[in-house]
Amino acid sequence: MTKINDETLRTFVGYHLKRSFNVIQSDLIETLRPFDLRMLTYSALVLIVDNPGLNQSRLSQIMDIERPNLVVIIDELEERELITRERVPTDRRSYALHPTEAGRALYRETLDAVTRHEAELLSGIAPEQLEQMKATLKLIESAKKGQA
Amino acid sequence: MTKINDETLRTFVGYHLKRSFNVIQSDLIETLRPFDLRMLTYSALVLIVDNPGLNQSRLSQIMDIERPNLVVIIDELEERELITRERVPTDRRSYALHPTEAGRALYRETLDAVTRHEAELLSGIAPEQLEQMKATLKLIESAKKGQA
DNA sequence: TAATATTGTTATGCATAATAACATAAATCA
DNA sequence: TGATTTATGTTATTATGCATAACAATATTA
Repeated sequence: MTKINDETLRTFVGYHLKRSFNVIQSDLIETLRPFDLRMLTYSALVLIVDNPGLNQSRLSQIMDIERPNLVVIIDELEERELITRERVPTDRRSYALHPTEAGRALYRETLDAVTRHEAELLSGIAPEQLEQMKATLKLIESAKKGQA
Repeated sequence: MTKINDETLRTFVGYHLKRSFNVIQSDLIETLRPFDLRMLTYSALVLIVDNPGLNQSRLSQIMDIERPNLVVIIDELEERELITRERVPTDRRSYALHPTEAGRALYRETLDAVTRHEAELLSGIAPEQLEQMKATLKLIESAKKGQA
């Protein structure tokens, strides 16, 4: 079984990012499965609990997805009565998103589970090394084109 | 315009990975567009040029995708005459994948373009910092469950 | 007031990814 | 050897993620 050479792709930061993200993503999907949440529904729930009252437009911005794609996510969370859409009197186009008590409870449960799973997955790596990496990743984030 | 709080998600390495990968991915998609390549067709082409003769099973393993999903990718590269599928006499189930001269030429062109684009995107970050990050990302990769 | 912009929505398409089922061929084993 | 199991490539199907166009209702602006 000859070993495959991926040294060319290894010169790219993006290749490393993709492969390592795959590992974390697989773990996260498994962690969220018992709660019947996907990555995006989970992210949305967390952001709504932490920012009660925000609207869909703002949420789609921070989540880096297009508004149309957020609609179905919000639909699902609302259907499951984890959040509510409330008309804003001062701007009747938009909805203020609020978590329900069930939403806050699920938030607490899942936050605990996700935190523990990621910590376990990365337990072999020094915390300072991870913090250093997060800082570098933030730099990459802010290298985004079309934003000063 | 109140700033949205994503501090909870910021505690997760996965969140940082996802967001920074999005930035690099957008850039890569734009870079590859003129060559009519997608990320997966590009990765496959590079790996075939660098590992001539490998079969689809091995390639799907290194690319971390399922064999069925590789089929259409190989179909496309073959259709465009960038690679060939050649029957292996010693194992008539599998195909040996080889680049054509056109495939090698496109490889050179795109490698140059992709390298320059990523370098430009990340030009504000110290090279040593990026190398350090790659090392950490490799550790995360090897933390994958179900592999000793 | 008229023109423009924003919010949420529907519809649609493309890309990525996972699974089941299958034909062909190879390897194993009894 | 022959029977069973395994590996390779394939088709079909499905779910998910992500982008764009078009639109109604409402706000903003000129």
